[in-house]
Amino acid sequence: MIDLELIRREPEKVEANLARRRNPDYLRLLTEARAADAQWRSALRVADNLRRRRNELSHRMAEARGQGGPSPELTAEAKSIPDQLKTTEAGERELRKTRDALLRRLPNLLDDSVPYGKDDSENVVVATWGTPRPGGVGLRSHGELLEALGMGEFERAHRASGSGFYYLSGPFVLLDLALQRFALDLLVSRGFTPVAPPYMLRREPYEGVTDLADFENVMYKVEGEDLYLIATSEHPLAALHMGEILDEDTLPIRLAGVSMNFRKEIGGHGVDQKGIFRTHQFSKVEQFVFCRPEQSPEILEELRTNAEEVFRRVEVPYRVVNVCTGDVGTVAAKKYDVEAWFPRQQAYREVVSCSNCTDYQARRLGIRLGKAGRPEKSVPHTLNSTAVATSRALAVILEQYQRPDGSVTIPEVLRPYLGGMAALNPPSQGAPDPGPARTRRRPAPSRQGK
RNA sequence: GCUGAGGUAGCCUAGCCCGGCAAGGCGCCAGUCUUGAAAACUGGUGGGGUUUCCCCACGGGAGUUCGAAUCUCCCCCUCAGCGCCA
Repeated sequence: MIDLELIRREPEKVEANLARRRNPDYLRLLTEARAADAQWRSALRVADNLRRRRNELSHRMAEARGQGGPSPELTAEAKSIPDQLKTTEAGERELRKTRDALLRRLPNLLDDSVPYGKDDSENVVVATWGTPRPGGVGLRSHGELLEALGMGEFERAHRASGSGFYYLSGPFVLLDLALQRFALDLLVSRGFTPVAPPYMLRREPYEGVTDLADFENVMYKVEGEDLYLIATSEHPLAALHMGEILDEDTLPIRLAGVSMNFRKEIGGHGVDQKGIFRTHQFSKVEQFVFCRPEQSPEILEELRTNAEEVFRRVEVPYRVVNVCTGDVGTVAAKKYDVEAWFPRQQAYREVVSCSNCTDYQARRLGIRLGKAGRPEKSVPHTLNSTAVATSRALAVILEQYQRPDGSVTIPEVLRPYLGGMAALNPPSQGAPDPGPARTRRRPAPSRQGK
């Protein structure tokens, strides 16, 4: 949420900033919000005056109590007030709600360094690393490859849970865990505290961290409960300090969230037919930081460096883009995407999103800055960045590291987490097909010591 | 799920039974004093508004009343015990 005081004090500045997002709806929202605010203020004055009169009268009635009781005139006026107040207050409340609803729909103010542009085609490449592997005739998609390896089940998953779900199995599961552990170790070495957050949040904190459209398009709601499955651990990590006053001396707070994430993925490009690039659930190690306002630009670069480091060490070529004004999300003031090179697709595709949300989330969540016993009006900044979303990272690894014989080399840096395993190998061709696992009868375990 | 206890300002607490300006302590800020600090003393320390003043705020909402932290009803959350449970 944008600071209302700033909107009142420097409306032109806010308007100019919102205009950079190239969505006229925002300017209209701003105009409506300002109008609603002005109306609310005048309604508030009327209500305040009525309440003031009510207070005067009831004090006088209290005084008159010991002295023969209040006069009939006094009583009559006092009794006339509640009805007037009721309608006035209802109007005032309505205006305030309208104003606040409008304010909440306004996106964050953009940082000046965000390039001006209409959509993702105008994002600006700010860094590239590695040499993109050339495409080849035999290159297989990561989904096909997984099936051939016998380590991914898509049709069965679709039957059981619907499209957008998958079964992973065998060494690939270990590779997934290895990647998470590798990223986590990297973050811990850089001062992050690992956090395993709740996978469900109530609506109230959720409204603090995301925009309303997400409730429709992204989040799964638990039926009959005020709970939503998290779309990213960013959300519960932000809510961790909801309603608190953060001691400035303890900042920045660096957290490494580890969680499964759940997304409906309605709209957009939908889920892929086969594979794990865009799915309804995926694992992610996330960087999240609470900091003082002046620290956030520097920390954004820090988070970006960490995310790049993951892909460098795994040796996957990538580039970094500074996301342009028309493409930055609602809550971010500035965002970098890391895009990895997918050799079969011959394209860079997003694997990391790294955002500075400035005070937008923190204000909505009621988080303030302060020192012991001295809360301040100022609000901390929050930042978040993927360290590694394993589904996407594994997809790119499969494309990048596949070999003509259908096996996949395991990146050097992950091998220590896999007991030295160097490759994912397809089922050996010479060996006889073991067929479905035989049901073995085991003797019922004897129950001793009972 | 059941039963009980709770939710008051940055924190802790009183007020609730029996309606009449939210009291006190801690912390914090400022001032006096001091070479400096501590202590002591004095004042301040939630949000809003058209700011010498006024309004709001006691988990949220509705109701009763001239007047509600206080009475009534509904809801939310936390804690404890019990139940269920990997």
